[in-house]
Amino acid sequence: MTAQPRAHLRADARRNRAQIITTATRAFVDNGPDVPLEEIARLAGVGIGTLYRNFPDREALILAVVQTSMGVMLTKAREARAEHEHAWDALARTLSTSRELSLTLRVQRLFSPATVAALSADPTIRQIRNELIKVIDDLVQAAQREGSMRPDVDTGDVTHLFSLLMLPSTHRTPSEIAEMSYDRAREIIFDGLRARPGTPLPGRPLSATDIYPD
Amino acid sequence: MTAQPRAHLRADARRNRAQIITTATRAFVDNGPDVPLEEIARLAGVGIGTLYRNFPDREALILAVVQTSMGVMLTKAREARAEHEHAWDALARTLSTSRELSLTLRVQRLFSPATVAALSADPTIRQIRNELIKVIDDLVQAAQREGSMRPDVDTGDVTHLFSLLMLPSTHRTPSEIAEMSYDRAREIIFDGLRARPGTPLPGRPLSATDIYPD
Amino acid sequence: MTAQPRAHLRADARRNRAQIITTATRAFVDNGPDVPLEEIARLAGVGIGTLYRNFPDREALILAVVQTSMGVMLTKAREARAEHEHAWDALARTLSTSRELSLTLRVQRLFSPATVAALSADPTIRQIRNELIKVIDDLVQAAQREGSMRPDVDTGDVTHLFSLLMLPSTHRTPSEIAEMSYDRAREIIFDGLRARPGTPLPGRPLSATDIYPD
Amino acid sequence: MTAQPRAHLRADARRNRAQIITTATRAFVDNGPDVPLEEIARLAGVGIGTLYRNFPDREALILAVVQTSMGVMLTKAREARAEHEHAWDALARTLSTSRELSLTLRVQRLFSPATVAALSADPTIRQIRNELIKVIDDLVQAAQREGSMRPDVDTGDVTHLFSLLMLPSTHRTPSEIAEMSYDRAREIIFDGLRARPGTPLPGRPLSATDIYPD
DNA sequence: TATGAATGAGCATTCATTCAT
DNA sequence: GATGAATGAATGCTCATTCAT
Repeated sequence: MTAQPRAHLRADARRNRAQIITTATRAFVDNGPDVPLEEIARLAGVGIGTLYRNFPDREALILAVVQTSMGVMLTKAREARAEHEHAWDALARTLSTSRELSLTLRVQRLFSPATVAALSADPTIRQIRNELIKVIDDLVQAAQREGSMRPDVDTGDVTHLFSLLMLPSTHRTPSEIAEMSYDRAREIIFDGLRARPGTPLPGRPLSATDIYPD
Repeated sequence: MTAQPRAHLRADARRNRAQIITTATRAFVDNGPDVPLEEIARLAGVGIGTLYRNFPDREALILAVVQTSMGVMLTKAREARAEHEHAWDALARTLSTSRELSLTLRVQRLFSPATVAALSADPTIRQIRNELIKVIDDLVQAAQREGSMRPDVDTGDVTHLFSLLMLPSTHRTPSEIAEMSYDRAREIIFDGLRARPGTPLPGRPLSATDIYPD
Repeated sequence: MTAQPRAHLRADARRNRAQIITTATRAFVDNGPDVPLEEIARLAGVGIGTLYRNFPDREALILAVVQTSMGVMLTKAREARAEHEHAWDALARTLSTSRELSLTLRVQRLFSPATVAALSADPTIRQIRNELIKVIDDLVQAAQREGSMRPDVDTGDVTHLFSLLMLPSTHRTPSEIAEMSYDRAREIIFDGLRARPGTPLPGRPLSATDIYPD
Repeated sequence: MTAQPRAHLRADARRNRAQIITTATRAFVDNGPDVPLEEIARLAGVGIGTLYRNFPDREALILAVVQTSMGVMLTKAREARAEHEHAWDALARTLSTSRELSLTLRVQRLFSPATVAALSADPTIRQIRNELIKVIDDLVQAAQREGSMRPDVDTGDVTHLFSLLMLPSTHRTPSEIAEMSYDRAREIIFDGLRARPGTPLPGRPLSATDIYPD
């Protein structure tokens, strides 16, 4: 589910490409969206020219990173749906992510509105996003039919909450604490989504189209 | 509660200073953390020289912006505590913020890890943060005594969730929707924090010191 | 007739601007169209930032250089027309140029087709060029009425020949020789333009519009 | 008359080499002296590595292009001398060139002073140039003996004028017009060189050695 | 004190050249 | 020999910061 690696690439070149994406993902999360590309190249162990041969400019690299990251998320969601009998469990599983994976997911919160707008125009991104929304939409509806999710929310509410969870943790807390606080926040939020007598929510259920009007 | 405005400043100079901070706050939120200082100066209607006279470098300006923003938050929390009989309501009120205010709060999520680390070293920031934590700590304990908040969380869990809510909304959704999704997410999260039979949380209650080990 | 120096500029800034244009002109002629802008800045005795403050990119600098150069040429042609009774003499005088001036004129032959196309879109350039063509057109017609210029040519032929003369001399000949060969070539070409029994020319007289179809 | 094609080269390799030179000539004329070598390789249908195997660096390629171009010119001049009874006609014929040929000739006007200086140091270039000068020198002297060329010019004047004619046409005029203006300019210049009462020229006749002092 | 011009360090990007396949 | 991937030096350009007016 990676970003369209041009089909016939020499083996070493393909390795380089993957290596650059991995390194860039970590670098963006660690140092913010403005890491010098030269630093990414250096961390990836390639020359700056190699980075540019694979990604003609900074935006192309960001695009590949985000495509990969969203692809991973989509895969994760589909696996979760396939492996769990109850939709509720599948949703929870989609976000119960390893540290490794969370790195990939958090990348999506890093970029400026302008960059995000540019990314949203990319056909691959749009397609992955739409498929992801479809999966989550399925799960949300199923969970509500199962009676496990409160009926006064819709997919837009759920994706919004999911996207909040993907926040990079700002404070340099030790990683054990960071992971624990992520896990606990996720469970608290899921408790908030659970079907049971609760506060009526303001406004109206937000659909996926409310949040991503395209 | 602004950032240490040097005591005796000519009225117009003080106005300049405040104007720059306000403009910078909006510029950071709108255009990301890398807005050129010259653009901020231009938007504030002053020369770049004037900006630099007030804030010796970029970090100083960011510092002032964040100090102001956190100061507003602290004031808000104290007001909420003073005006509400029940701690639970005070907590909810602290986050039920006007659009205007949310601008101020979201600024805190904008900067790179390195910048945030630098900010965390500033004594004024630390003091405001500690006082804010103290207020929230009070409210959390009171709410738990009142029986409205689940007993298996601690202040660190709560501040973490609060900080998630301060996310700038990434998707260029119409502001009415953005506001609604913020309000709904906040309520869902509060429902998750409510005291009632729910899922046991993983790990252990996180205290403020777990999250901000200082 | 320089390139629109923004009206109110501090005296030193205006000096800088002029100095950069002069230096750039010489640098383009001496080192070709790709001189590093940093070298121009260095030769002009300013920082690279100053150059960029005055000319936002390389194209803007080239534009100013060419505008200035064409403005000088236009001024020269008008002076020649005003000071000479016979149109023929005015035409000759327009091209009998000091070394200093020839530097300015030769700049026009330096740039790539793409750059020239971009320059041709500039309103100031177009206006200067049109006025220059008008002056030469006047002189050509007057010279033909006077009987000094052969009747089977038109303004386009003349401007084409003029533009040939503006060629930078390729071979590093001593400047005395270079100047002499320029003067002699000019006179030979003018002899070819003189009205007297000569070879019939192929094709048809070329008007200014043939050469600059806009 | 190509540039020293190493004697024993496999047929396909020789074809490659010729193909690259042809392509490079057109690319230089069309896109200016800075066309990336990779683009030339692409246009020639070979890999960049093959280009480099044939021409160890950019200068070597330019050298080969110019050698070829000057060789063509020399051949042309010799043919003209052989085929015309009158020297005057031979000179005229040397420059009455097909569009195809003019491409080859114009290449000589493209490169920066520094590059030209480097080219001038190449023994093959020098030899071709000297032979070319010798042919033109012969023709000029013969034409003057024949009484068709004015006696107050020398070979240096003539080569200078010839070199002016080799200008790439800057303005994107339709090729029919460009060709016509070239032909007409050539005839006007030849009229200026014709022996008949005319203006006395400034300075003194310029010999080939004046212009190419070597 | 306010202004905005000057400076130059830093990063993005391109492309000549080398070298593994 | 041919190919095209990798390298890194060179250059364009931006912007934080300083300083003359």
